[in-house]
Amino acid sequence: MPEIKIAVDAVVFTIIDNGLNILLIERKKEPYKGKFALPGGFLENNEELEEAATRELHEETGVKDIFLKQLKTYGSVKRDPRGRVISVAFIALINSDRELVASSDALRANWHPTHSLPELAFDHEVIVKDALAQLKIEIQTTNIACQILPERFTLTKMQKLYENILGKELDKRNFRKKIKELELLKETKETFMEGAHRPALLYEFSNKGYSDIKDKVHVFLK
Amino acid sequence: MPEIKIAVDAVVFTIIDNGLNILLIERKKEPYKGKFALPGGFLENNEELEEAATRELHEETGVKDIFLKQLKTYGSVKRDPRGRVISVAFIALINSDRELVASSDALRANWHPTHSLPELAFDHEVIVKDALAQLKIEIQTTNIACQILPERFTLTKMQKLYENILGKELDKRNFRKKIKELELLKETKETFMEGAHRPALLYEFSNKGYSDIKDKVHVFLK
DNA sequence: ACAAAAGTGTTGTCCGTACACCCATGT
DNA sequence: ACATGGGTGTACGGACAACACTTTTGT
Repeated sequence: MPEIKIAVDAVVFTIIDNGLNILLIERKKEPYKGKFALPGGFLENNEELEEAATRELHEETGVKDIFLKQLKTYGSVKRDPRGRVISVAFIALINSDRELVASSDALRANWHPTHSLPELAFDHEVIVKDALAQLKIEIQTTNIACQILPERFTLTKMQKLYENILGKELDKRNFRKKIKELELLKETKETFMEGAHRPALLYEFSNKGYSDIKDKVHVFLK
Repeated sequence: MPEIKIAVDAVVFTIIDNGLNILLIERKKEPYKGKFALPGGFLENNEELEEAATRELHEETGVKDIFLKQLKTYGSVKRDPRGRVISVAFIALINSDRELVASSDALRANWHPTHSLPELAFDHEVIVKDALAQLKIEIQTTNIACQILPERFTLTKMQKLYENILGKELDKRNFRKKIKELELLKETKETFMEGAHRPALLYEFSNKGYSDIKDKVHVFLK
């Protein structure tokens, strides 16, 4: 009787040149050898799901110390030609100045803009589609932004992040008003300057841990 | 090397006497023999995740033909004393006039009010807590209500459902205004009367399939 | 005629949105 | 002094929330 195996996959987002990108590996082995895929792999026996995703991500891309949020589990009978594989997918948002390193299972690890992704292995296109939709929700209802922003950052930097993820421009004054109402940030006394113009105040998150703000954002019925 | 197994569990909600209830079984076998637990069991080889949840639910409680929505996957190393078990949890909302039948694995299947649940096996208390939170979101952002309401129903009946799930009273006029704006329902020409008062118009869902209405309900940034 | 639930509109308030100018700096 | 991005306030309109009376029926 064939065994059912558990895998984990990670959809890791970043912003490069004002564009949303996803981390993909090029597969070194069959199936789908030479194709692009999400970093991921099989769960080991004494490993938490999130640990496995963290480990695989590190092994395949060199990326480590990141926050992963469970997205959904994909379990179609035919999704993997090797046999029955159930995959638990995670999403993450990180800054792009980390170094990417390929390893044994992966030929190359690279960022790909979401608007022109190559064809993907397995059912990874479906996973990416779900992840993109979820990211838009996460950015608006949690403090996940603090995973990609540096320790201290300007409000303009933060706004650009939101604009990239949501895929639309936002009004500067309205954005600042709302962000301040959420009370996620605190001002520092430092400023940041780049080029010949007024220096910008730097902000930081008051809580660096992941937290939900759904209660501050109402939905439908009051 | 011990095998990792996949299970599915279902958190099935209903309303009884204006109160939210959950379907629990009493376990017939170890571990947790005699304790209450969510209906569920192991995934078979050529079975979709949702099919497995449907099958287990039917086997253990007699309930069938219901819509299941994936909630989350629980995979702690120590969550099951028998060994490594990863469980994919689903939620459902059904009407309570279905007959409950126990079977081989389950001593009894019964409804339990959410405000006074017994101690549960495994990590099922965590699953139930997550499911309750998710149900409040689902009722406001999808047409899942049509899974529990009969073919035709009165608006008062529907409002009571929302009040029970959200745990608070709603204004009758505002509720009706909003529900009508969502365009999920259509009027029938039939009325329903119970007791000595004005008969109520009956409504039905225009689409009986599960669908999202997140686009009609805005969140945070426009 | 009375009891009991169904059904219906209006108004004030608050929130979301659109919009334009001054500020601080380097060259 | 000028170019560049940083930073701020207000007014309008639409959505939300609060609220009370009339209608239809059975007894």
